[in-house]
Amino acid sequence: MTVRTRFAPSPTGFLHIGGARTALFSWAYAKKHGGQFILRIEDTDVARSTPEAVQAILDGMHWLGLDYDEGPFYQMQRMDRYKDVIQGMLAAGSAYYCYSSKEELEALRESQMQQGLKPRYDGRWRPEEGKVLAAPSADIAPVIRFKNPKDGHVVWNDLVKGEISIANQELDDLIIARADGTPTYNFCVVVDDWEMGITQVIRGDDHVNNTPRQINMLKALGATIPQYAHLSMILGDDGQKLSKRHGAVSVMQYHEDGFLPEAVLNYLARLGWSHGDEEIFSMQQFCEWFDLDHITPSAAQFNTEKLKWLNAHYIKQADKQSLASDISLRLAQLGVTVAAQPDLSAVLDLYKERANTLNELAESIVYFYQKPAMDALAAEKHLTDDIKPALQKLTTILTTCDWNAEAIHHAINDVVTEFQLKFPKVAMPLRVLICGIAQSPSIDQVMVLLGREEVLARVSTFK
RNA sequence: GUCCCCAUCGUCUAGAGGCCUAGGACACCUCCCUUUCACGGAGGCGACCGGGGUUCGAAUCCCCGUGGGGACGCCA
Repeated sequence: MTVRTRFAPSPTGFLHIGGARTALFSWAYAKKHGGQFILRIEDTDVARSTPEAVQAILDGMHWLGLDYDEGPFYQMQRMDRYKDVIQGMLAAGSAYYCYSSKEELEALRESQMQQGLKPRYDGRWRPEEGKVLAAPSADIAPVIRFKNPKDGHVVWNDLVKGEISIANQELDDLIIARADGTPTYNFCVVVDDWEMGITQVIRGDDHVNNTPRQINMLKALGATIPQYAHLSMILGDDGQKLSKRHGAVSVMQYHEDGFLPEAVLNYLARLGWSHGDEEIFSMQQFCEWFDLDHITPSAAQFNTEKLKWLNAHYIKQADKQSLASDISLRLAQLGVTVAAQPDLSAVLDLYKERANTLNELAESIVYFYQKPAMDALAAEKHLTDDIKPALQKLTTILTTCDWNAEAIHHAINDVVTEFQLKFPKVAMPLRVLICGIAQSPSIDQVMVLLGREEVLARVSTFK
């Protein structure tokens, strides 16, 4: 049987880091087994679903390169099918109308909680042999409930967590269609997973409790039951749960913050999954290695520092052309126009080993395209009067010497020797005058790229 | 409250009874490289939640406890 997995987000917000990992694992599992990966948008909550959120999810998937073989399918477009299935269940007696009002249910829940019980529907409208149901009140539009088995256990072998067993006694008759007739999540999932031929449901840990109900419905429908793999949640950097209010950022935020999709993907792959000691690997490699056996059942804390480390790695490996075009965009956002000289690619060659993010990289090379602001501390430390004669002499040599790293290095060396100084004594003031700060790559290389004219202009500001 | 799940360095993890004196990675510290800062290289610090079993032997299996998390919607 071909493997078919799906990612089924609800479009009520952007694609966040947890969703991205779920998508990645489902995607990789399908790839590994030569199967299909399906994208399904679960938009049955009309009140909260938005087209913007749909787009945000699509954008996030696209940025990460998580392509799907089928879809996106929209559940709202499958309403007729769901309603057909519900009619069939009503006819077969595995579903029934319930005329309890919301208020009535709310009161029930509260009294159960007070008694220390698990709040659940008491089955007052559930048809039973020999049971006489009350007359439905005309002013209440009924919901439809699934008639869950009362006895026995639902047991499945979770591909991540192992065997999980839940007593049917713990389960109540869940609503599968609202009063307005629209089907609810747990029901649509069942129909879709069934009809789309999903073989492995890989999803968040928060769905564990839905699984036995879904299995019961699948059984009632005579459907094949897929395998389930429940992924534990991802905690924020501070160990707290990710939520809309707290740290649950969009994957696109990582794009804006200067992370490469390769880094985010690689990081996510290692969050909860491992392949021995492997830390850095391509998605192609990941798809070959990926398996459900090596997923940790416990929650994982997100660690931005490690993501940065991976990002730095992928920046070093980045394709020259695409790195240059990305960085020039980011420079533009900083209000910096990239001139033809110094050549951006050459500048990046000098700098790409030094940055953790693309934003850092862009910021660090601004001084090649506009005069830097002078760091006061660096200036105070290095731009001392006693160094002026040496710099004066250096300026003279630089005006006429060859313009390459070697020649410039010699020029500095000559001055160092002549004035009986240490190399940094000359290089540091030079660096501060040219870069505005006391840190830069090899100063002679920086000077080569910046050009003689601009170097002399900047050095001459110190007299 | 009830049900379900989880538990190895600060963090991500390796570990399927002897290979564990518990390995790797990020972070941190030291040193080397050096023209500053990075990069890179070499070291270092640092963990099996507690208690009982089972076994010749347990990080690994079982039970209890503790701690954490999830679910309990006419949300998904």
